[in-house]
Amino acid sequence: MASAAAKSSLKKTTPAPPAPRGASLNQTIRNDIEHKIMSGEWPPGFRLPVEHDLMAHYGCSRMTVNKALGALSAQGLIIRRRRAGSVVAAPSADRAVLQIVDFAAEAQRSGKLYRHDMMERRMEEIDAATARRTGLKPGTRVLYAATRHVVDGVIEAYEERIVNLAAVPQARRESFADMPIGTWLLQRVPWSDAEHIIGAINADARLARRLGVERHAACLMLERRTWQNTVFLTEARLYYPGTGHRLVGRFSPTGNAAFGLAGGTENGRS
Amino acid sequence: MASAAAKSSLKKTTPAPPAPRGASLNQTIRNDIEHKIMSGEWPPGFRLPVEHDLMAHYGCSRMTVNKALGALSAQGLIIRRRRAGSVVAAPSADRAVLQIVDFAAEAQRSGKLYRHDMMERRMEEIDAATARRTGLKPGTRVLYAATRHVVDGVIEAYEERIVNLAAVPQARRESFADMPIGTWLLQRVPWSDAEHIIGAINADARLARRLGVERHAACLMLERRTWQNTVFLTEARLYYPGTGHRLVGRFSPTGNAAFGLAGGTENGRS
DNA sequence: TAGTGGTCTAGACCACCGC
DNA sequence: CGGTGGTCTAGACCACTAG
Repeated sequence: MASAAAKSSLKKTTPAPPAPRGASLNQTIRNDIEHKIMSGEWPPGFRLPVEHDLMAHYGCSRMTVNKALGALSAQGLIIRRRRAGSVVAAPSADRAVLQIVDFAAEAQRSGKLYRHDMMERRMEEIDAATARRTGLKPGTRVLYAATRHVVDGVIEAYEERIVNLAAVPQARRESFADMPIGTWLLQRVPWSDAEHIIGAINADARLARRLGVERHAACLMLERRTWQNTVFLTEARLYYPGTGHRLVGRFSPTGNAAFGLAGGTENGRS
Repeated sequence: MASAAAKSSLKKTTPAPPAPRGASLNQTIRNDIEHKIMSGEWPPGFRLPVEHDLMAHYGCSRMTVNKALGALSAQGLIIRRRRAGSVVAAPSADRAVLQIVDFAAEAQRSGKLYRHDMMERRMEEIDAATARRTGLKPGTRVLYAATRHVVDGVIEAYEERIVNLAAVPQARRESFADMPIGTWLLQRVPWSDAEHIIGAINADARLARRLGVERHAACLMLERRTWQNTVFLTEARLYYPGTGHRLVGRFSPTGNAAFGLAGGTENGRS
């Protein structure tokens, strides 16, 4: 009998997840199941008890069970299909989730001193290569800015950015003395699509000078383009010294993540 | 009157989001609100109509509205608080989401030929530096493997990996001839925590030889450590040629993401 | 203190699809 | 066919907190 098998799988064969403590019932159900999956007790492909059995086990209504399973499904931890039931999903292909550091906010949080140097700022017409990357017509007028992000006297990154003035006309009048362009844009302009490219390049003479590294030193490059539907908004190219400072992300398969900026030359686990 | 103001904000002042077509009611509500937020019509800080008004507007029960708003809240698009109501969230700090490419799967999908060369494979005891990174005791026995990922004859990445044999004893008997270690582990071992570090380094002689690049060429380095609760499982260091191939991610603020591996030397938007 | 979201109930009808 | 999830209802009580 299916329900007997399902119920038996609900018995606590593992030490028992720590008491939920004030959590709602649907959260408790979620945690229980999450624990069973992450511990390997319910491996990928394992068929979960049906909603009716979970109702009986937790003594609640179907909506409550449904909410818990729906959340797990949204997380990608389980896959639900009519008639086929709910099964534990195969581990997703790994993703690296990386915080793009807002230097100003990060510095403020850790009590450090942030400043940004705007090294160039001008209106210009884009060239063919930029037009290809952004989808704009060659010759479109954009704001070009080159900025250096400095925290406690250390150059953390060098940024080159273009902003589509047709989409963000108010950028023309801004001096960006108080706030880096990225922060300013984030606060004002909603976006719907973004594209990231991460690469490594050897610093040429100009980049080496502006980033304060030796020529040919390996630098991390993060390129981000942002659109509002089909309208191109902005492109940022961030260059980081390859050594000493790195992008870091900590996370779990459930989607929870914590971030930080690795400083120094060691990669200690905090 | 609050409800009048709320209702007026529900009037379609923008072209109207395309007909949902077959979507459930709570999905329709979600889409409508998502559209209003992403278009900028409801800017960050904007207070949404209360659930009761949305009920009236859509002619449905409160649970239906609640489900839609709950999902938006889970996405991080809105913030809900008792008494204070629901407000549009401030744009999150930018995150780069990057697919860690499973070369075998990627190659198969695009009809290319994948192979991996295991260049080294041995049991060894970890040194002090590795012990620090992983949290293992110095001298712990691990599996060490160096692998090259080759797609259509092109070296895509070079991988150095250690696997904690105490946590994954069956790795000792595996030859990994059929399947790269990473894929093998992903299919067998559940994990609860991971840490990523991305950096750039100049290739030393050995890396240059194995990755098929010139000495001092800038290489992208992706380091991933994985734990099952507090038990260290594995560390992988992936090295990519800095030029020609880059990690790419496309995504939207709602969390939807699409990924690919950028090939060639151009960064065209597909 | 009253408005708001958080959660839950005990049903219901339906669409899907494996058997 | 019948088991399963998908969705929805019309209520209810409670917890929190802004005014």
